[in-house]
Order: sequence, then structure tokens, then C-alpha cells
Amino acid sequence: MDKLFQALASAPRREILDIVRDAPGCSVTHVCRYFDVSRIAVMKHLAVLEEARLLVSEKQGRTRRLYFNATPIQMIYERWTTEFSAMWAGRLTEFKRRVEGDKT
Amino acid sequence: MDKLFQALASAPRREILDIVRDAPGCSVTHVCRYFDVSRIAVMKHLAVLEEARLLVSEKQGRTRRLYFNATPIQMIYERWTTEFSAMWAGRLTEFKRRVEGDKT
DNA sequence: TCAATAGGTAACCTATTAGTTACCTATGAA
DNA sequence: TTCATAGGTAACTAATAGGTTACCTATTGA
Repeated sequence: MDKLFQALASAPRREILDIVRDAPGCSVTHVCRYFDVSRIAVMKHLAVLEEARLLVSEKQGRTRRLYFNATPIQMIYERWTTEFSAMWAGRLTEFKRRVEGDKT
Repeated sequence: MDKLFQALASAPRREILDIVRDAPGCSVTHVCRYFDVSRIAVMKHLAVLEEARLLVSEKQGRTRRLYFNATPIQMIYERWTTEFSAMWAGRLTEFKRRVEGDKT
């Protein structure tokens, strides 16, 4: 979970996700065209995204094909809605407690 | 957005959110009881969470009262579902393209 | 009033992150 | 076959994150 949020906590990396999502099977070089930093820097971002399972890749000849993987996002999405519900449940409990005049 | 994801990319910080959500208006010291690290370390986590607007605080006497703020989470939630839809839309487009025999 | 309590600031240390350059490997096309 | 291309590895640097201790300020209650 840490790695997932960590991977998403970077605008360039979120941009890479958009790029790969919109060009499934694209190469590393393709992604590099969108950035001013070195290829190595981009590859490090790719590694972070792959560790978070947000990208998967397969080697085809001398090029590495990149694919976006929505699964961890689905996980976050589901976990998130649950957490979100719990948060509001917590707030409602607090509200109820206050309304009923309980002491803090 | 970076600060928000960054703030969430740490298990202790997510735990702090849970603690404050479940004890609205609690003190810094209260939060510290749940962790083995120094109070200063906890306060730094609190600062990160406040920068991400996930916590708000008010000073009352010599104690600082902490409150969970769901607003940024709602923002993520909404942005996220949108992004999520877009991702699936992207995948569907790709699928359609393949089915229709278009070239890569 | 004065000591205990709650919190804040400063200075420092270490590990991680994000970038760089230099160099290496493997594939594919002329 | 050989050279341009796509990618990978290593070693280094600068900035940031996350922790520490020491010390300071302000409130509150006995």
C-alpha cells in the first residue's frame, strides 16, 4: 500500500501512467519523448511504477513493451470507498454522541 | 495532489488519521500514545498531514485539538473515480481497436 | 506562585529519492 | 557483418524525509 501511494505521489509518474494507458504496448523510448529528463530517470520512474504493480512490461526483441495495470487501482478504489464509508461512519457516530450530550 | 498522496504513503500517518477520526478533538499527546517514536517525530507526521489538509487543528489553552478533514479525501475520491472511468474507457477503446483489427 | 504538563523550535544525523554521466549488451536492418 | 538503436547497469551527487536530543514557551492546577 505504501509503495502504491508512493508511486502515485509524483506528477511525472502519474503522467507516465496516462501515457502508457493511452498507448498500450509502447516502448520506454516512447515514454521518454514526453519528458526532459534523462532516459535513466524515466526508467527509474518506470521501475517504481512496476514495483507498485501499476505497470507491467514484456520484452519483445530489443524493445520493452509497457502496459498499464488497473488492478492496484481497483484495490485502492475498493479499499478507499470502504475507508471513506468508515470515516463518515466515524463522523456520524461523533455527531450522534454530541447530539446525545455525551461528554468528551 | 502530490502532498496528498505523499501524506498517505506512510502507514503510521494513515494510522494517525484513523486515530484522530476516532477521537475528534484529541491532543498531540493522545496520538503519541499509539507510537514508539518521539513526540517530535509524531509532530512532523502531523505537520505533513496538515499540509495535505487531511488534518486541521485549533489551539485551545495549552493543548492543540486535532480534527480529521475528509475534504481532500472526497476530492481524491471524485477525481479518482473519474480517472478510473477514464482508464477503463482507455482500455475499452484499445479493446475495440483490436477487435476491429486496426494496426498498432 | 511555582512545578508539572502540553506543545514548539533548532540543530543534527542517516537513509532514501531523483537525478546525473559513463559505459555495457543485445537486436535488427542496410 | 557491422553499425545504429533500444535498453540495462554502475557509480556518483544533491535534496528530501524521518528520526533523534536539547532546549524553550506557555498554561494550569495544587
